[in-house]
Amino acid sequence: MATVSESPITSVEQIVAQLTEAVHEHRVQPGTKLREDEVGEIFGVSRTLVRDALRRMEHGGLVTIQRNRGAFVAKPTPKEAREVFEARALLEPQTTRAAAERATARDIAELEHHMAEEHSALDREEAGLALKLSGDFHVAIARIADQKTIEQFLRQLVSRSSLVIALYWRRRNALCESNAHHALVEALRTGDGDKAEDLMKGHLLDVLSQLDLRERDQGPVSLKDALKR
Amino acid sequence: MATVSESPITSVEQIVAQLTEAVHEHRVQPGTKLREDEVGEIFGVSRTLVRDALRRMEHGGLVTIQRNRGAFVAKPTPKEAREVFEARALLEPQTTRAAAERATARDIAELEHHMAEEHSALDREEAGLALKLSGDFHVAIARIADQKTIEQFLRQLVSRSSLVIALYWRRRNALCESNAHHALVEALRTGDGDKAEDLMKGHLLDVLSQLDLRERDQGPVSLKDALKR
DNA sequence: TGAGCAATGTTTGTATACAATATCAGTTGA
DNA sequence: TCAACTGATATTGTATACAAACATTGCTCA
Repeated sequence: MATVSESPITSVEQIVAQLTEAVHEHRVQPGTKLREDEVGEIFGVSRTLVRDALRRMEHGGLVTIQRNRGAFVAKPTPKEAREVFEARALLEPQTTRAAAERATARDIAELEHHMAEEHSALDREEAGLALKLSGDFHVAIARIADQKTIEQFLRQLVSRSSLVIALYWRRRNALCESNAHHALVEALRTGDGDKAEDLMKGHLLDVLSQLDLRERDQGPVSLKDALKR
Repeated sequence: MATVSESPITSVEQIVAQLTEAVHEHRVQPGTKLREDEVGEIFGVSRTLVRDALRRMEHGGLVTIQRNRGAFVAKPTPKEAREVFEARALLEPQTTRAAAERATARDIAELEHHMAEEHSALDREEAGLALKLSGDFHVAIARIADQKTIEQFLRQLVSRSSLVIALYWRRRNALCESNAHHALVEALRTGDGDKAEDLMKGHLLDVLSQLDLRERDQGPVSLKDALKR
């Protein structure tokens, strides 16, 4: 669970986990190049494992790989951003309903612990960490609903949402989120499926409405490239 | 688009595509071991590329990889099978509605061509091919809806559905499917979103009802293993 | 001065080599 | 007879080496 780790045995899973976490917490920005050698050196492994890790992340939509050019942290376009939230709108509300109908006291306690950590991160002004925890919250609901397949999809969507937020978020006050999560936990505690479903639907719309998804030049980083053609 | 190919340059994509196709068409059964060397020899490449391909297929749920034991064509449990169809039930109906609202004459023509191929495959008693085409039909709808993210999820779900059908299908007459697809295309042609959504919902329930998902011993292949513990 | 191009260095693509682990056959001992 | 062990073999895990593609620098020439 720790965010930082000096693991003696670094497996592919760990590389994926740590890179993913770094992206979720906005410690690395969309578009950042991930050179195989460099990453390998950081984790103390050969390029073989790094390649494997990057390929997996590509499949999850977190990384873009261009042949012979390498891997980059993905930069979702506004269209892709909309698609991500459209997919979430299809999956999450009903999953939340199912979770409300299944949640045990233990599940609720875990969600509350989660929220506490989120609050604490916000107090410490670690916005990145708070965002990551907020994402984990959504994944946790799918887990409570006991839907492994949807959970995995949601994991990808939450990942990509994090990129979307890094690129298109309007304000910096993520406070509204915490309240929404609080209300959700209440609905889950009382087993009110209808309410939970509605709250999740609204929550997703809220988040989406905080994005500025107008098409813009998110073009080449350097002026030089821009002038080339 | 061709199903068979003797490609001079075999890339990872092609390995994935051909293996996937073979699974979709039930030419290889769930549980089949996929040795890296063996696959590599078939495609004329080294294990490096094969490993990459198998890892990708694992992520798509088509292959299971056990550390130090290798890759196998996945064998979804009844629970996983249900999850796959539950996820489809969330994604496909609304996506079909969107497709109905966007479909061009060209899109419709393509779907019809698709169905014709499916019929033709059935006439030739190539059930595996027909099944694959049937799956492609569902993916095509997501493409028409212009939802890349959902399309990719659906691709995974259709893949896994193919495994589910290989394991749990009750009868051999896949005829009902064709009719359902025909009705769907009609709804898409007339742009009737409501109807298209309903038809898809019903279609998925139909398919699900044709499965025998009772838990059964799909346990260890050998008696020896069963006795070991 | 600046566009085009050649030479050089860097990075990725793929194959291969070696290490670690699992599988299986044959053997031993109760 | 059968369980447990041991060694041989097969298979996967990881690192490394070399090839191919790309990027960059500095040069030439108009």
